[in-house]
Amino acid sequence: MENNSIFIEKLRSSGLRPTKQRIKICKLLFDRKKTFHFTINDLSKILKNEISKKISLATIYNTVHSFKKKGYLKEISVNKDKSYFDTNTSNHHHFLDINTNELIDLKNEDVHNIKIKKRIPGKKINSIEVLVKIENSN
Amino acid sequence: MENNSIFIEKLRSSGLRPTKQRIKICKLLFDRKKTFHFTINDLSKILKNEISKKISLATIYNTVHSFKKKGYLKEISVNKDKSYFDTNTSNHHHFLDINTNELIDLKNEDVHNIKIKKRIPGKKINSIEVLVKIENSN
DNA sequence: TTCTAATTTATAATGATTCTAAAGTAGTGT
DNA sequence: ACACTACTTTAGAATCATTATAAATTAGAA
Repeated sequence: MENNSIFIEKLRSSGLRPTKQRIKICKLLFDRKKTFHFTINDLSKILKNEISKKISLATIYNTVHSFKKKGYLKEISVNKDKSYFDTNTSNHHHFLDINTNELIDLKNEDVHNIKIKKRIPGKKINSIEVLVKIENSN
Repeated sequence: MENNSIFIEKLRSSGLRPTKQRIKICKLLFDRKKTFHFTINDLSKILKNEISKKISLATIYNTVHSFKKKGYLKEISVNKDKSYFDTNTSNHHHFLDINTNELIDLKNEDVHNIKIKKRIPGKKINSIEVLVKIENSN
């Protein structure tokens, strides 16, 4: 119960009640060193294995969406049928391994300054996202 | 029937029978100067308006997918619930207007050379895609 | 014209996500 | 500790886009 207090505080501070389900999902998502990329399906499978009492699929959806809304998760869509969530919410880019469908973080600093020469009148740039598709070099 | 011959040839040369439906869709998609970004839903609406005899939704899906497979269309996913097809199949980037959800082409030349400083062992780069999200500058 | 394989079509099936409304729970005040 | 209320969870139903099915139609070749 020790480590949970961090997550309980995190949840409370953003107006989310620290329920058993949310704390469990917090631990699973945020108690790691490396960033974690997952689909709802991934998450639901992990929870099914790791946990004694099942968390309803609806709750998993609800929780992930509220975490996203609170800014704890970022959603990344790399292709139509795979939408990933990313525990790294900072500004950054991605590798997508087209052989394995794995998503790998690419730090902002690892992409040499991107300059966009074209401008759209009346519009300003909100963000620039780079997706580097990689494949086996065999 | 004049202009159709180009499309009939295009279809034949890639092993697709030039049916009324395919020719109509070809004309709609490829008989333009600017590149065209559309969803299946967009396309189906346009066809519904422009055409006397309805083209079945299944046919629209089939046709777009075979055009994609033949390399006449490129699929771009900018967010989970919107997958666009692009008649510009060359290597290029995009603006996404987050106010209107409109997709705008961004030529390769309009993005200053992108250098990726990180490499993944055993993998080579397949493509680099930049998505520039823009919004009203008001 | 006739034949065959490709294509179109309406409809059913699928699968992911969202909705619903009933049951359970957290936090507050007593 | 108890009661109350709003929030949360839950199972299952509803929805929506997409894909599959299988019968009818059509293109191209003989």
